[in-house]
Amino acid sequence: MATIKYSRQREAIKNYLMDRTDHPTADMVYTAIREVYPNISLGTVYRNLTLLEQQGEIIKISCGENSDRFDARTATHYHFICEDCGCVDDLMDIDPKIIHLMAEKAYDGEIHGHQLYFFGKCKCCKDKKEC
Amino acid sequence: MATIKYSRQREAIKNYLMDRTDHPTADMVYTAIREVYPNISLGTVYRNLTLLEQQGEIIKISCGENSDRFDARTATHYHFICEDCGCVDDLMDIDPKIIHLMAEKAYDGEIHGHQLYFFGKCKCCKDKKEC
DNA sequence: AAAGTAATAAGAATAATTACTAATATTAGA
DNA sequence: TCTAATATTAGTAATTATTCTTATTACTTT
Repeated sequence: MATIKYSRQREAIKNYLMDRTDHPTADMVYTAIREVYPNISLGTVYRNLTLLEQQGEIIKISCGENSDRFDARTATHYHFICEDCGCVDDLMDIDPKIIHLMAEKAYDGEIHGHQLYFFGKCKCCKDKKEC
Repeated sequence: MATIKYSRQREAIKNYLMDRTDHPTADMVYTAIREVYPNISLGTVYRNLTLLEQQGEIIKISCGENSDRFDARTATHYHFICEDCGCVDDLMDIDPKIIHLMAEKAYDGEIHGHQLYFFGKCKCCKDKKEC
């Protein structure tokens, strides 16, 4: 019945994500974990990211373009994707309840959740600084 | 300087999308257009979808899961994706300005646009009907 | 009709992700 | 603690969606 067993690789992936705020891709996770477990495989990274997501320990950010990104901040919040440098910032100060309620009012199915991505130019790129 | 020339294939793709409200994938467009132009290639479909998007004639919906979808309704509006049957509905009754303003208030970069996807169970699936 | 340029078909190439399999690690129970 | 059962892993192959390349075809203008 697929009881989940501990694995040091998964633990390392989770810890790595908790230490970061830059929403790494699967490949960035892979590169980082390889410093500790040099022969971890990319498949293992993907499988564990999926597993952690299913357990609600992390969330997946599918911003459309490019690869998925992962985030250990699991409370519903929004993301800003810079069209210039590709960085992904958190937007914690918008209340998800407002948007959820608007959807319930406008749609007659069951709303379980939502994802909202903003696009534009981040502060660094706007000021022509390095990010 | 690549001035855009008319092409019957592109015209057919555009017309097909204008006739539909189900947000077809590139592959669905390909299958449909092949009825009329049996030897259109998938590459042509992708190229023309990209072209039409750049010209603002259609929009691309990258809902994260699965393939991109395309929509000839170009005014900013939101989408609902059914977790059961995978259908994509339009939500026209939420004012995008509200969300744009919330983001401008909460973020110090330049906001150019946003995409918002709702997930859940569509009315048909909720009522256990065929979609 | 010819020249010049854009559009096409067909298939190869790429990038991200998932699936498969034999070997290894973890855990539950004797 | 030892052992058996089973999940996990590394490594590789396969998929999927999409883009790129090249030779050919179609339009447009003269």
